[in-house]
This record gives sequence, structure tokens and C-alpha cells, in this order.
Amino acid sequence: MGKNLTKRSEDYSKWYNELVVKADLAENSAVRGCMVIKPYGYAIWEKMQAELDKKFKETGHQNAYFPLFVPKSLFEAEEKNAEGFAKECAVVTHYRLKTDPDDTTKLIVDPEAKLEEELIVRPTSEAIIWNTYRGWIQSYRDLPILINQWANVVRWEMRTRLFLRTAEFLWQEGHTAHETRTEAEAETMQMNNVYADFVENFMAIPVIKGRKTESERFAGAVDTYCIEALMQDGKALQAGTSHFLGQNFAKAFEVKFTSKEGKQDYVWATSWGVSTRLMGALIMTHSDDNGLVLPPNLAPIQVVIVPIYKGQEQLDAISTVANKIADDLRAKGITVKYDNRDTHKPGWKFAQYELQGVPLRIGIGPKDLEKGTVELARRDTLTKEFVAKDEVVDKVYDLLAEIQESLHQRATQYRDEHITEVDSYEEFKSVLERKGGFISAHWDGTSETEDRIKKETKATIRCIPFDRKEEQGTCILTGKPSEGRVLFAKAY
RNA sequence: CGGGGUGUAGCGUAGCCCGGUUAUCGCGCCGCGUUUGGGACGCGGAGGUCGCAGGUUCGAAUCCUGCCACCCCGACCA
Repeated sequence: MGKNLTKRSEDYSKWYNELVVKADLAENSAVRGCMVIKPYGYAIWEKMQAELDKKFKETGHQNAYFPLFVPKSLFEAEEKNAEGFAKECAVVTHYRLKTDPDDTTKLIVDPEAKLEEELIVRPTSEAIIWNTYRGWIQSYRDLPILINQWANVVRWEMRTRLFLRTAEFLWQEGHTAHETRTEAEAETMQMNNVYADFVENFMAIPVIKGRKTESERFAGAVDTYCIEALMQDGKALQAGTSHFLGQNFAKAFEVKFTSKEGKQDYVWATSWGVSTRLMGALIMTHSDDNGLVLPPNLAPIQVVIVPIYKGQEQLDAISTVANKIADDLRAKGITVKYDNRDTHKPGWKFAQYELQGVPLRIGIGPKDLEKGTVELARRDTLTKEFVAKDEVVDKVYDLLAEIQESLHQRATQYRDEHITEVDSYEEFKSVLERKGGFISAHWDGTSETEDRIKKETKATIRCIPFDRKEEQGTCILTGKPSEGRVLFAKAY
């Protein structure tokens, strides 16, 4: 792990810079904490999208798109949801500008163009979607509705952090409607598992699946499931959530259906989402002091080939070998870049691709031409070896899988070493302070206790793990009886 | 919104306390040449509303006043 990665999220900006930058908006603009996703960063997001989308389709979902604007009256329909988000909503009040009569180079908001009803820029889309579902659902034959939306949302946070909490972010939000409670609960669990599977296997980030406590639950949900990851600096990050919404939204938006028995009933709902925050998780889980480290599955460039040469003649000879290798790799479905630019030196390229986290680098120079070898360098271990050029394609193919696996293992080991069981409040505070990470401790199940621990230590209950063992114990704070351990951590 | 800090070229900075030539240095950028197996070197060059406004002064990046922005800590946070 990199020394520089053990501090604060702000120190990751060096790594982020290859992927995103803070939005450079007008100096006195009130909009802060927005980000510009650069092409290289967006390519990673696209890979994540493609893989998630495939999984959503496999589980029977379809994509759709709903409006960015939510009329205030719809937004406030589900009380708890509205209340939960009220403090961070951007609100559209006017629909027109006009030339400032006092300064014709300037525009002002036309006071004549005030909206009858304010529009909320969606912080999440339950309200607008459930208002739409009302018209789509009459009979049990219309159910289930299994829809996902790829969209941007805006949450006017008091304090933003690049990637982890930006004012505007990209995400997907699934919104499903079901005939029965059981079916909706199963959907909630299924999608939480889809997320866990994706994050573990595709992003090589280990996560703990569990249930949120009442105070950490999504506003308007009956139950919230989540996947929690641990960053290299010892802080936890909520990587995805899946909510069982009960009949709350169906009741708020009057979404009823006629059952087989001819009875009217409210439908059961779920919603679930992951966002560009996952890219923050990616960086803070795998990267080191030399820059990003990308799992091969997510890397926009999996292999880069760098020629080392003097003069055009040598470059031509190297290019023949390089192009052959590149073609053979591509034939195996591997993404390859042959960087034969003459504008940068090899050393510069090595450093640059390391910063970008390209998993494997092949160097080919005059010595290799003589010996019939290439130099193969691994980004994750920073090791190099010479490989016969006829064997390099197979070697690369195997290594990509190995790196994917090894990153996951390394992160899992780190995570597991940072789950500490404690049985007293003193120990809790001491571990939290000195070691960080997850702390597994008994809790009496009350929000009051959770609140007090949060106020005193800044640690929150990240989740009640699904796989926790049933174990009688006593709450570290109050000494009251507890049925099992929960995971505490300081979180982003 | 409270507490602290910072604004000087694309980026990072020196200078400010104690006012005084043409605002410092590094990276990056452009040109030429030599280079190319781990972020090359030499020479030449371009690039500045010193955050903004006002004041003090013969003279302000530097002192004073006001404003603005950003960062950190806190409150807030699915």
C-alpha cells in the first residue's frame, strides 16, 4: 500500500486527475463540487455500465428514462423520502432570462417567467417514476415492472468530495413493482447480490453484504441492504444499496392493482443503485504511490506496447513485431494500445501508463529483436521479466486473469486484517483511533446508542452483516444484551 | 453558518513581516540540435488584470479597509 494513500481522500486527487477534474465553473458560481469526467475516466465508467447492464438484463430488467425535473407536489408525496432529501435539492423556479435593462451585456432572470410550481432537480427518481407507474399498473398481469434508468442526479451537499460525494453524479437506479411482499424482498436481495458480485469479481473490491440500521436507512424505505467496502486509509465506503420500499410509494402515489382474486391492493416496490462513487472506491482500493492500478476487467487499455528504438529503421523493425503481437492479442479479445508516438520517450511512457494503471506493459527494443524476446511488466507488482515473443500472447492472456485475481486477494487480505472484534468501549475507541477499519462489536439495537457512539467517535454502523453468527453478548456502550455483532467504521 | 488558512503564468511556488530597477524559481508549453532499455540534455523563446474594488504613498504583490473565491476543521450527508 502506498504511503500517500493512507491519509485523506483529498490526497487521492493526484490519482483522480487522470480520470476526472473538478469542474472549472465560473468563479462566483454557486455550483461547486461538480466534476468533469475525462475520456479515460469515462471509458472505465462505460465498462462498468456495460457489465452492470448485462447483469440487469440477465435478471429480467429493461432500461427506460424518466424526466430530470420533478414537480414539487410529486416530490413531497412520499413524506419520509421528501423529508430526507429536502435539505439538498436544487430547485428550478424560472424558465426564462432577459437582457438586463441596466446593462445590456448581462442577462437577468425574467421575473415575469416564474413557474407556477417549482421543479426539483431529481436527487433520486422514486417520485417521478412512481407517479408514472400509477398509469401503467391496473392488474396483476401488469406486474412485475422491472426497470432500470441510467441517469444523472443532483444532491446539493454542504460539503463535496471528488468522486465520493459530488453535487452531480452519474448512476443507475432500478425501480421495480411487484405483486407480493415476498417477491419484492427477493428482488431487493437479488440486486444487492448482483452488486456484490459485480464489485467483487469485476472491480476486484471485496465487500460485506448486510442490512442498514434504521437511522442509516434510505428515506422512505422499509429496509435497506448494502455492500460495504474498506478503503486503504481505513475508512469504509458504501458501494451500493438496494432498498425494499414496502408499499410506501404505492400508497403515496396511489398505485393499486387488481389481484387474481379480484381484490385491490397496493403494489410492493424496490429501488437500488450504484454510482460513479464506485470509481472512487476503485482508486482507493487498488492504487499505489505510482498511480492507478486497474483490474484488467475494467482497464480501458489492458496491454500497452512501448517500442524502444533509435531511428526510423529500428522503429520499423520493432513495429513489425509489435503489430503482430497486438493483432494476436486482439484476436483473443484483449484491448491493446501500441504507443509508437515519437513525441515522448520510453521512460516517460512507462511512467504515464503506470499512472493510468494499465495492467500490463510490453517493451520491445533492439536487444529483444536480437534475442527474440519482449519485456513484460506487471503494473500491480511492478515486476518485469523477459518472455519469448512467441509465448507472450498466451502469457499475457493468463497474466490478465491472474492479476484480476491477485488484486482481489490482496484487497481481501487487507480488508480482513482490518476487521477487529472488540468487547469494550475503551477498546473500540482505541482501535478506531489507532488502526481504523471495520470494528465488529455488540450493540443493543437502539438508535440512541448508535447516535451516541457516532457523536463521541464519528463511527457509524456500516451494516449488520447477513452472514454474522448468532452470538449472545452485551452492548459495548450500554451493556444491554445483544444478539450479534455489527460492523462499525468511520465512513465517507 | 461558526473556527482557522490561502489567493502571484496551465500547475506548483519565492517575494509580503521591514513598500523602491524589468515580479523569483521549478514543472509544463513552443523552436533548434543532440538523445531514446525508467519521467533526457543544451541553447533560445512565449506566457502575468500579483483574486476584485477602494484607500495611504513620490512609489503598492508588499501597508490599510471592504468584498469575492477556494482549502481545512465542524455542523450536514442514502
